[in-house]
Amino acid sequence: MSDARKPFPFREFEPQWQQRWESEKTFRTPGPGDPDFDPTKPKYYVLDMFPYPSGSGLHVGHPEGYTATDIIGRYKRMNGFNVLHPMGYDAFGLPAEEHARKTGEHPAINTANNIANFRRQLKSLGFAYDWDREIATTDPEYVRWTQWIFLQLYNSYFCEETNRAKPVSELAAKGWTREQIDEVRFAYVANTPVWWSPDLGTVLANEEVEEWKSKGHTVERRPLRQWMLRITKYAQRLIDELDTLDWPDGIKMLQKNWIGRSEGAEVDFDVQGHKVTVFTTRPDTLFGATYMVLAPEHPFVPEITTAEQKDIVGSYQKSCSSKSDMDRGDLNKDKSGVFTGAYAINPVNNEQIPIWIADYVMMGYGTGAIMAVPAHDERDFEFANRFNLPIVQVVIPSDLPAGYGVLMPLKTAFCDHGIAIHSPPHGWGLKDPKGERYCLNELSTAEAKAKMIDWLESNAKGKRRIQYKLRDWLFSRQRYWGEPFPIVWKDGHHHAISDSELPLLAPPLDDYKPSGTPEPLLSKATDWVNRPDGSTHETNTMPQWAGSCWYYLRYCDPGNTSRFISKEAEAYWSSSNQPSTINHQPSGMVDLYVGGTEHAVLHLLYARFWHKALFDLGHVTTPEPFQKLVNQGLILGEDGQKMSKSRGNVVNPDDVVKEYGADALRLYEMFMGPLEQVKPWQMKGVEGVSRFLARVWRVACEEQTDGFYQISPKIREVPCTDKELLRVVHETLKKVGEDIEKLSFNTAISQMMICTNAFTQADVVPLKEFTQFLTVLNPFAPHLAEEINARVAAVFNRPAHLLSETTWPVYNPEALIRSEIEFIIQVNGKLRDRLMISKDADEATATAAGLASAKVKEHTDGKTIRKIVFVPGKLLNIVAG
RNA sequence: GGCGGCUUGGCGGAAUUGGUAGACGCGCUCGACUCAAAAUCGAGUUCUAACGAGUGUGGGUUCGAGUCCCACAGCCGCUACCA
Repeated sequence: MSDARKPFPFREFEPQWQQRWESEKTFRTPGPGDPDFDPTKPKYYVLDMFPYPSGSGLHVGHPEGYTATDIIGRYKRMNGFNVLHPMGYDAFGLPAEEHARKTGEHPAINTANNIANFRRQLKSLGFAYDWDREIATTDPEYVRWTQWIFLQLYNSYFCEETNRAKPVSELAAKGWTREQIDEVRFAYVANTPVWWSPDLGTVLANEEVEEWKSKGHTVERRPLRQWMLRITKYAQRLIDELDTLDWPDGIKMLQKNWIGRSEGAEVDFDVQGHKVTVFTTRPDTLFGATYMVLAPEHPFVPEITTAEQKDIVGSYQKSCSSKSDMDRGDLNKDKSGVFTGAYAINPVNNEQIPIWIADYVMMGYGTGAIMAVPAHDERDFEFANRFNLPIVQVVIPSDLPAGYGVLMPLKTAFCDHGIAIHSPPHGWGLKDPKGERYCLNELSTAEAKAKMIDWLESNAKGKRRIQYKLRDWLFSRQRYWGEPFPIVWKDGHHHAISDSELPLLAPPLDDYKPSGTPEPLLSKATDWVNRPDGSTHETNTMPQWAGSCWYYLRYCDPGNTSRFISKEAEAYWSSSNQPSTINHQPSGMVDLYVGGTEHAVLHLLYARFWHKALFDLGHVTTPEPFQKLVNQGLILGEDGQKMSKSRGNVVNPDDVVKEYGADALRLYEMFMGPLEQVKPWQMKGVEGVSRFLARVWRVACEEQTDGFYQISPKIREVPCTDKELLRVVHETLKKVGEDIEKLSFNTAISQMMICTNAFTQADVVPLKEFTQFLTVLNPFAPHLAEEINARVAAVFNRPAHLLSETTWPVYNPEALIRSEIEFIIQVNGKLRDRLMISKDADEATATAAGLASAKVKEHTDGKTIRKIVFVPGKLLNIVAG
């Protein structure tokens, strides 16, 4: 730092305050069971997305959200809430294991070092966390309860009648066999094609594939035995209950799209005596289905393929399985496919349609088979044109003139809703004389869909079906650094281990290198794998998401050794007392959750799923985990690009703290712009807020000799006689409080700047008002505010209360009142004059004053006044022409 | 291709939800202090010489539009053959 800048001694007092808060446990939060817990106090739970403790330390993006929640937490505390504001570490993860591979060192060591560094950095920013509640997902005591929750899922199933999870013991009591029960457990084993990465030595979830591919790892598709979680059972509730949450619409939309509900029908086609079922969202277009397409992996393909087509079908299937590894994202690739030689019978008109296989139909969605309606589906249209398949139009736009009967050759598929025609094709405008219920002609798409589904169901040719894009959650990994499954195998069956054996921890390994086979790393530990009773441990581990699915629950009762959270703690921290912006009873436990958009889908969906299961099973009392969600915007580099090591535009929070102090970093991150907006870093902006803090310092403190300060003689214990100053102070008390509630921190800070400028210019700074100002500054810049307050208190012999423990000052509405205001005079909507008049001036007074203005006359001369609009206390608009 | 978000001075951003566009900060200019510089303090700063114009573009509603409606464009995210 250049010595030129006039500083304030933040390097001395910031660490001192941090030490004091720590040693006095200023921000410790008493909970149920603690002797000092007051159950009558309302709770407020404000949560940060806990970080993955990477080797590179905190990024400036982290303190953005953390400062926002810190301000809210401190503010709510000062308003009488019992605030839960905890921090922890999502500490399992591939990077620590990669490190272990290279060094041979146990990943726990590297993880502990990284956590220590994160903790040091977080503490250097003065956050008001209750450090007694700090947790890491890798702590054995934490792992115990992650595994315990897994067992709750393992031991329950989704009851379709009640639409909720229930214990499988209820099924056993009804006489279900073990095999039947294993079919319905939330946690189940399946042999499914998964993404396997040989060099990482693990299977990846669909959503992780791109990330690791972009880091240069290879990924291939392989069928493997994996643990899955039946999240799809909750698809509908995960959509419906979004309505009970105060989340940004964009995030709700992302989750809905990810779950991907579509309504339609299953239709059965007869193929040489076999039934092939397709899923369609457009059953109304069944008369336009001119061919069928199966996914290349569809199990019926070998059965139905004719002898002549066998070779070509086989080689196409082969090319697809290798192609899917490479560029399946390649959009512009032409449609490909081959004819199987087989035909299916369209159930509505008994016509034969050819069956093809093509890689644009995927096994993983719907039934892996489609009826192709080229006239009304773009992909089918493109395919039909490529392979000269017939195109039959059965829907026309509803805005075509009545009686329009000639079909134009289609240039593109018509995919919108419209009016059904040729269904069946007895000519335009005619109804089928034989069976009216079977004629869709002239019906709107919605009506035609409903009618067709009725027909399918009453003729046993198909049924209504709701389809989701969401797949079951691939929950096993072949890594070392994750929670082992609390499962053992005996005689080919899986069993839960008893709760008393938890936590089940992985033994240290001689080396952490992947074997190159899909065999999990833990299988190397043969002593551990084989149990004395002849059973073997499951060697897969859980994904990193597991720990982050429930950490917000553990914060409520982190030391509990007999339950994952006590009933009392759960009940208290779930109690709802916050006003909601939605028209619903709040349903979430955490009042405010702040974090980045990158978790919009996966983490937030997985955590909701676990929470709902725990809710159904009676372990928690709210149906949702997070009531209000706010996404902080990305902080870009000074060049407007995303911060990255390769671009060299990364800002390290440590450097900023060293040069400008923690308060300046906190304040700058809040002053940059709205929390949710993407915004670029500007070091000059940090200097700006640092100057502001120095100005606040100088209102109170005058430098004597180098490094020694004395309270400014301007500060006096006198009533505030300066009406204007008093008004600015009370406007600040009002606006800062309101802005914090709205999370509009940048405007709160600008108001505090205005207030500081007023103090700087005042000859006398009244102690009471200045202290009130420091109190509202405190959540933003707690070190500086406490330091000045302590110094001032000492000089005036006042008790040295921490500002953090005082109550939020209430503004006096009377201090805000101005007797005269600037009144705007417009002519035809354009500003022409400003007059000082009484705030309460009535229309007649204002009109007279306005018309008397010389500036107004210039613009109304020679015109007739047609109308005068009067807005009390604001303006007058004279309409002249 | 689909969905979502954004667009206001040289820059980051304000604007009571239809009522003074540009608060606050950065940068810049000038002045004070200083031998000088830095720091600090003070004044100014949308564009234009001016009339005027002005919130991505074009239209509309209104006494009045950054704000509401219609059309379009440009950036940024996420997602992707989902039947």
